[in-house]
This record gives sequence, structure tokens and C-alpha cells, in this order.
Amino acid sequence: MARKGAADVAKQMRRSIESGEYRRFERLPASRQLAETFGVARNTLRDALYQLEREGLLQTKPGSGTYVTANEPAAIPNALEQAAPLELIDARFALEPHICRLSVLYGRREEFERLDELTLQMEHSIADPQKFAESDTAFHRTLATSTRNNLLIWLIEQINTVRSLDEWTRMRRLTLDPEIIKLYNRQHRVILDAIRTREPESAAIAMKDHLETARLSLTRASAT
Amino acid sequence: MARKGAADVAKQMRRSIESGEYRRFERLPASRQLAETFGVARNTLRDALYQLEREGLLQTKPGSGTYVTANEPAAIPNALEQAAPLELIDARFALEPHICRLSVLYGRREEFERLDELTLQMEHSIADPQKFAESDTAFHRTLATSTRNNLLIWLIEQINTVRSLDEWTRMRRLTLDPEIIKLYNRQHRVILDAIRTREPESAAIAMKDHLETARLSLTRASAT
DNA sequence: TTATATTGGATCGAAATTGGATCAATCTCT
DNA sequence: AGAGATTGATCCAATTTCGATCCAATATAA
Repeated sequence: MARKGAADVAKQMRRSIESGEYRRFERLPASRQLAETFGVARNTLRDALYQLEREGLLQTKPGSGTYVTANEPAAIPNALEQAAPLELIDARFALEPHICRLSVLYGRREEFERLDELTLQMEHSIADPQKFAESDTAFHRTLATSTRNNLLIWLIEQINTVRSLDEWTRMRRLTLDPEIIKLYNRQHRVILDAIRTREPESAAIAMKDHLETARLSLTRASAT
Repeated sequence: MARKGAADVAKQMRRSIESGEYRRFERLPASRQLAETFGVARNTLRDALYQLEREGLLQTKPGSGTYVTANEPAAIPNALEQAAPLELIDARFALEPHICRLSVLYGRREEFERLDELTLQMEHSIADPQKFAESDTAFHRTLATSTRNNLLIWLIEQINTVRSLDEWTRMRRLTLDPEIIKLYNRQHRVILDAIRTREPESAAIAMKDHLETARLSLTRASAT
């Protein structure tokens, strides 16, 4: 073999196409540019393209460009459905602490009152996991809303979509015993208080604690 | 340099339609105006429209206008298309530092090598904002990939579709002068080094610095 | 209804961009 | 050392894009 390899480039491009980065009918960048992007000679890149063309993924027209002929867009929404429980926790770990910080900055009084309401609801749902879960979802959604950041709101919505899937409701029945709910409620209080007193870092840390608890109860449940 | 082809315009419009930016039965802007919007000759734009018409997405009536005929998937709602520049920065602020931490935990050597490659490319693109931006996008995408978290990867993909929109390319032209690119390159190095030496918090902090810089240059550009 | 403006449709040559092809030099692995 | 792959460079032919101009169909306002 040698340094980079036409096969390696082909492999990488195949993944890009299958992942939906390039979709049907779309034109790939020019071969000269693609070669530079992959850090490879144009000759090698053309070998890679030729390989993919023989597989029926691409079609290249002289003087025009190289076009994607096949592709399965079904892979995109699957990323959400197939998300593993721990993957979801990690995603929330990334998003929600910062959402707390932004909520401190941009949140409005009426949203904080709404959060207070939802927390009260959860505190009255200690024996009802179903109702607790609904309020909990609304709590995190409202938190996202209070950032006034449409993109973040949308991202949280997507994550909530995952949480409402079948497997997740089952998982929740396993983890949501009254003791856990009480703990979650205390944590929600801490988060809300920190936001109301305008302490961004305290709020973020409180959220991290909350998510850490969720991760623990999840791993414990899946271990049994 | 890289001229924009009809297929590229078609790609953008296809995604705009599928994302719901243009709704069913709605009339598109006039072809002359659309051509200017895309920074392309009217001839090229018409080729793009013709492609989309053959795909059944559009229908054009001489003397009247071009109308959207299909648009049901609604997989990606408006929130993504209408995201403001600062909203996007905040979303990345939430996601990417934690992605750095996860990359330290789960990243593989070949991905770090790919990141190194991309950094080199960016360091050779100081005078070419277009190429820099492409490599930059790939850098952050690869970073997400290295977390092995499909949900996070998907979220970053969604955000990247926003970054590729028209307004963003225009905004990039305003902010990406050689000095800024050099600074970004240094920051990318710091991030990558921290990940390679397995220092999650350093990597996260470096990423925060990087995004803070991006935010500053953005606010400065929009202030002028 | 009529006049005017706006829309898409079509064509043209010049310039730019694209993929196709080839070759000697160099590198990598056996 | 030898076989095979990669590189970097050059030239070529096919195609596209551009910018401009003119035409026809429709929409709008008087």
C-alpha cells in the first residue's frame, strides 16, 4: 500500500453519501477540489470516484461534474429513533446546562412562574410517574423556551421526541420510583432557584447534578 | 474560483422546499431576483428550476411565476432556517464544549489524524475563506463523529445545514479576514492538542474560547 | 378595456470550469 | 531490490456559466 489509498478515500466518500451528507441528484465538488480536501492527488481521487461509480453510487459527466445517483434518506430520522439511552443523556448533558445559563440571561418572569407551576405539579405527582414525566418534559421544554433561542428550542424538541418513544416510557417505569421523583423534584427546585436569583453557573451546575442523577438511575436500571 | 453550478443551486432550493421554507402553492420570487439572491446567472438558475420541475417539486407558469407543488416531509421545520447568527453561536456554545469532552473519552486515533489533516488544510487556506469554511465545517463534524454519539452527530449535522445557508456565506465573507483565520487556526490547534493529550476540561475551555472569538467577530461585523 | 409592468422562455458567443488522459518521478511495502 | 501505488504536472475535449438581448405570456393598474 501507500500513504492514503484510493480505497480509503472511496470508503470515506461512501460513508458521506450514505449518511446523507450528499443526497440524490446533488453534485459533488470538483475533482480538483475534492482531491485537495482529502489531501490526495487528483489521480487517486479519480480512482476512488471510479470505484464508487462502478458501485452505482455516482455518475460522472465529463465537463460537468460528478453526481450522486443513489441514496437512502431514511437514515436521517433513524438517528433519532435508534438513539441509545446513554446517548440521549449525553446530548442533554451538552445542551441543558448551557440552556440554564441562557435562561438566566434571557428568561422572563412569566416563564419562571410557569416553571414554578410545573415544579409544583411534579411535587404533587410523586405517586404518578406518568404525570410526573409529562410535567418534567414540559419543564425542560419551558426552560429551553426561556432562552429565546429558536435553534435550541428546536433541538430540545427533537430530544423530547425521542423521550416520548415507546421504549422510553417503559424505561421510565423502571426508574421512576417515588424516591427518585422526590430527588428529581428537589433538584428541579435548586435549578429554578438558581435561575431566579440570576446565578448562571450555579444553575448550570445544578442541572449537571440533575443529569448525573438521571444517568446513574439509568445505568442502575439497565444493569438489573 | 469555484463557480456555483445549477446542481448546487438546485440542492439549496430542494432543501429549502423540503424544510418548509417555501410552502405548497406558494410562489417563488421572480427568476431574476432569485438568480441575484443565489449570486448566479439567470440562465443557471433556470436550469436549476428545470431540474426541480422534473423532480416534481415545482411547476412554472410562463408570465406568472414558479410555484411549489410538493412539500410534505416537514422533517426539518422553520426553526432551522430562520435561526439568527447569534442563536447558532449559542447553540454551538452549548453543544461543542461537551462534544470535546466526549471526544477525549471516545475518540479514535484515526479521527484525530483526520482532524489534524483538516487543521493543516485550514492553515493553508488563510487567503481563501471559502476553502477555510469548508474545512472548518468538516472539522466540527469530525469532532462530533468522534464522540460515537449518534444523537449528537445528528444534532451537529442539523446545525451544519444552517451554516451552509445563504445568509451565512455572506456573513462569513464579512468576518473571515486572514487575521481571524489565523486566530481560528491557532485555536483549533489548542483544541486538538488538548483532546490528544486527553484533557477533557482543557479541550472544553479551548472550545469555549474559540466560540467566544467567533461570537465577538460576529457582533463586531454586524455592528458595522 | 387598455396601457404598462412584470413574469418566464429562448438564444448567442466568450470565458471559465469540468472530467479524461498521460507520463516520469517518488514513495511504501514486501 | 522490486512491484505496485501515489504523486504532481501538463494538455485536451466536453460542458457549463455568464451576460446580454429579444420575445411571449400573464398580471396589474388606470
